[in-house]
Amino acid sequence: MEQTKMRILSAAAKLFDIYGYHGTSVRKIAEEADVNVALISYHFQGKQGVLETLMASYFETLFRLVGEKEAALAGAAAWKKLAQIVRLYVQFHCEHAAITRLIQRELSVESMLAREVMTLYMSRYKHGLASVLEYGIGTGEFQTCSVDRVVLGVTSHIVYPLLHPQMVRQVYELEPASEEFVNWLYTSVLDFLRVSLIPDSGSSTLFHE
Amino acid sequence: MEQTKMRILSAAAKLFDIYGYHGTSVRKIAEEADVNVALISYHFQGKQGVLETLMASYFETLFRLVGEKEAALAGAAAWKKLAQIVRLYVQFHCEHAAITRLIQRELSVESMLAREVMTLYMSRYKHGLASVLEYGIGTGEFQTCSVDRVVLGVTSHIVYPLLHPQMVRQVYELEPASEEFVNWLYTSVLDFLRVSLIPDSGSSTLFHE
DNA sequence: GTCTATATGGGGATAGAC
DNA sequence: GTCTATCCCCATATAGAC
Repeated sequence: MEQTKMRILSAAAKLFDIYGYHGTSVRKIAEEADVNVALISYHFQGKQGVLETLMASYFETLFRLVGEKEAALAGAAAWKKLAQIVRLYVQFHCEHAAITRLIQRELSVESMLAREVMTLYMSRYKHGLASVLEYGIGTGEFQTCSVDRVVLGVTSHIVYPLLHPQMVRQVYELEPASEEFVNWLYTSVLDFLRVSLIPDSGSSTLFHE
Repeated sequence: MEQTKMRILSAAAKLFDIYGYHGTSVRKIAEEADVNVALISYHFQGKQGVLETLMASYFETLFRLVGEKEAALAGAAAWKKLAQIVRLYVQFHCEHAAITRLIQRELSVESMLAREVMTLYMSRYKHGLASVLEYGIGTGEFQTCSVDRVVLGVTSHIVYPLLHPQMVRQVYELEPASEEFVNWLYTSVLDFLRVSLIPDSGSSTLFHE
């Protein structure tokens, strides 16, 4: 049943986040999902299939949202486009913080499962931000810079705090899932981009080669 | 023998980095270290003991270095102090990139082993940067800001790229362990700090409340 | 300190009944 | 689609000889 698959995916997402992929057993997933163990293999061809399904649907959803946003923003000024795309990225990461953590963690393991697939996703992931930056550089709205490095900088800003939710609770006195945190993160990243991209908005030579 | 313990620690650091803590078995560690399996339990009371020893010696070394640097810099201007401490942090993280990755990854797992101990280490870790910032704010050299947030920003900048060495190789065309990368990272973080801390060095309101 | 041998448990996956 | 029962492998840890 379709509901069974969803229950398994939700349970797995939760447990993978808390205990890590290798630290979670299929038996625990089945228990959390209140489903028979054998159904995991039946529906997903094993534990790794569950992980891959989670990651795939995460990225497919993000790419769909980015595509829609880009279509809606055709012809807008580069800065406006950038702000909207960044808002989307921040919101998406915060809303799906558990899977973001999972992916970032597994991605940092050199022997990661399904690395080839993941590399493909990551390049499309980066392209979502990079294309707007390139557009702005093309129109002269942004100063010339290393797009790759700016993308890395933005990603660091957004992702790192999500990797350490306890730290966010302590440092910011905010829940990583709260709207205030999303807003703060968004503003903070935009400030970073303004300094990096807009001439005379600051003296920083950050991310310029 | 002391040499045996070192061989085990080196092998474990390497394998934990590549395969993750749960993804590494004591058998593999023993094999990599060219040592009998039973010796791991004998010397470290099990696999977790190896992890804890690695983390403890990582932090103890960092704290010793920070202490020495601070003593050598007593009475210097805040910006100079800050620059030197940041240089130390960047260098240390890059030189011990494998254990940095390991710690950051395990720390992002909510059910982390030995969380209490690690929380203590992290607070001293942050204090190393925070105390210099507070000193500079006290002398008026830096503008008022949320020290915690600046520390988080700096940490994101330094740590995130190290979590994804493949990305660094691709984006920067640099080895994460190379001196060029250390220099670039150092400059980049200092730029970020200048914009955040020095009045009129930029228009950014980054990390101000 | 080091080794061999083994105890004990848990892991993922599947065959086959319903 | 779902469940039971089971297979087989690998994990960590330790007892006891050297």
